[in-house]
Amino acid sequence: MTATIRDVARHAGVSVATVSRVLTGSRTVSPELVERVNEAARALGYRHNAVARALRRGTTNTVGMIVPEIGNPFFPAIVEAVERHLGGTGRDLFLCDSQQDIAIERQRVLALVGRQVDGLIIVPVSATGSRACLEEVITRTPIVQVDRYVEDFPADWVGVDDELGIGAAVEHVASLGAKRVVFVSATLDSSSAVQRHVGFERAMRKLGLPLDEPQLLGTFRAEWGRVAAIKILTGASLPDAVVCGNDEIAVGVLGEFRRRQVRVPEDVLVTGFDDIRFAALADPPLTTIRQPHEQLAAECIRLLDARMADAGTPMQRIAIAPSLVVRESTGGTS
Amino acid sequence: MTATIRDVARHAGVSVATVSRVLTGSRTVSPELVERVNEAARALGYRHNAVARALRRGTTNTVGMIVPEIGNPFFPAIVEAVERHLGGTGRDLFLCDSQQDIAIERQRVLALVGRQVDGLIIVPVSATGSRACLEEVITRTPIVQVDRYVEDFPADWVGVDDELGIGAAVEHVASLGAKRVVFVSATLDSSSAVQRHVGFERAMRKLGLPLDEPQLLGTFRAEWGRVAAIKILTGASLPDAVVCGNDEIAVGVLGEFRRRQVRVPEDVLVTGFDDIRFAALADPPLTTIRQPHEQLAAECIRLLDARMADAGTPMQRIAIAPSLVVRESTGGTS
DNA sequence: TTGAAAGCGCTAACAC
DNA sequence: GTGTTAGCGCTTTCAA
Repeated sequence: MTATIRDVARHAGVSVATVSRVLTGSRTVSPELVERVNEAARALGYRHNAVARALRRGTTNTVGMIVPEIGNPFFPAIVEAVERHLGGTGRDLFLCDSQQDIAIERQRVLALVGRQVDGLIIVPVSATGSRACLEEVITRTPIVQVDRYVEDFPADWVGVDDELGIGAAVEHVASLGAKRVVFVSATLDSSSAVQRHVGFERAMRKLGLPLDEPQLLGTFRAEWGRVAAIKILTGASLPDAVVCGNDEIAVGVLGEFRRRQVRVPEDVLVTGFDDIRFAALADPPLTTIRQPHEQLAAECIRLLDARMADAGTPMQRIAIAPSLVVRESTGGTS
Repeated sequence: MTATIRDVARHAGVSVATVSRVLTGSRTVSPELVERVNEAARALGYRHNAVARALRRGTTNTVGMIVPEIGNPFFPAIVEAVERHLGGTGRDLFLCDSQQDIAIERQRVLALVGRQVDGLIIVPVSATGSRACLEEVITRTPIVQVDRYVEDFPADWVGVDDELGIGAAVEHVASLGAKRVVFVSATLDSSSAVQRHVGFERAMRKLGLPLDEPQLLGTFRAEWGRVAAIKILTGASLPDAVVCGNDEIAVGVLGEFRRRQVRVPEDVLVTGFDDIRFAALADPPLTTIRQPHEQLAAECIRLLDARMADAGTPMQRIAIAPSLVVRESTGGTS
């Protein structure tokens, strides 16, 4: 069916070794044969079989990446930054969506590692549930965790300091006079959810604010933001501020508030986390915690390359301080 | 290093053939050996090598997908729908971002096909420039084009009727009294850009509206929308409506108009295309043309499966009629 | 039911 | 500089 290296060899009247040498750019072939081989390859429409090559070489010049939810714009932004930082090296990036499901995550991890990717970049779905499948493969493949991490798991990580970030949001609304602050976020499955939750409670305590509002922990999606907003509106009175675990949730909250004629920021302040592109374009523009994509991606690739070069390199955990971006959802520039 | 099938065979005291049979679930092995083999595999932490398997079988139970820009939320939405429709079958989906660059697209196509994906779903970057690399591989791998297509290229396609969609947008603003309508879209590289452009001009002619406004063709990104909005504002007077080639552009236009105190829809009407999730949450909510993700994904998988089952099946081009969604950017429910 | 053995397409020793 | 050949790890005839 498709031409193999043998066909090319036969057609060019040389050995398969010579063809291989020409194709991989080995310098030890006479110009004349290089010409003949290239000619034959072109004539036969030869394309090298990457699977055979991978089996033989044990390496593929490919990086795998797994994100928990491609529909959350934060992840595509990270992916684009990673692509940019991978760009020059000519490596391919194969991306997978684990759909927030550790069973699918496991399947994708095994698929990627089984295909011999040279390295794996992963935003693990769960702080505990993602451990098993990563343990299976970490002896085999360099792994770098981005954004989220698996608890007590010995793999590099780079992300922002979630606790610090949420703390900044809480301090911001408190500085605006908010006393009753509701936290709307995701259930404590992922490290992001855990750290942001911890950060919220610490900051509230530190500021001497009450923690008696109901816990509203669902998913990191706009749909949950809508639901949470409705729950908030059924309470006796509106809180002073709603601090959200990410921008998706905040966008949902904002949408539902608008639908019900609750004014932001006049009636209630709202903050997000991530600074997805639409945060600035929402109605009203969303005050949020900015994650520095480029920096995250740069560190991520640096960690990966370091580990690929030397598997024994000391494990690193890099927490970058995120920054508060003030917009109209908390009253505009402060 | 990592255990192979031979190690398992030795450990279990059977032949590699038996191990292979057990691992692939062949029914012709005695229960006793099945037990021994599974035991050995577990003990050794055996994971099958997907590369070797692929080389031997020539098939991988994996589908490749390439989108031109993962940062445009329309594509993640399609990807999620495709994942859903692939879900039950247990196939893996490897996603790549061609970054609107035909050189990268070519590299990714060859990477995926070289890794023996069983099928390729692609949103081609260019109506003409993407042809070369697809021609190289179409004899080897089933290909389905989604959303965009390569001109005169014999591969299945499913997408919405772009011309019809833009026509609906134009008719809508015209019905609201707009006479001077500006079209802001992307340069005519992709089939989407071409079809939407054609649709715009046809609809304007049909309605007897003037086509003397400047052509504003850039990229399908919000940043271009901002730039185009500025260009529009430097004109002698504001047009009655701005019809955008997609929602990203419209969101950029909306943002820039807001920044410069141009009121939408009072001063000018604005429409988009795609109905990305954020369209409903923009300020003001965006009137747009909805693309039915689920239906597109369902047809896409159907086409792919049909072609994988029979490479000779007649080529199909499926154009789905999109629907107009009226929101406040053109004055709300009409 | 089980095992021996022949490759899948390629690369990299190793010879010449 | 070029060719011969031994595998990479697996599946699948073919025999027994």
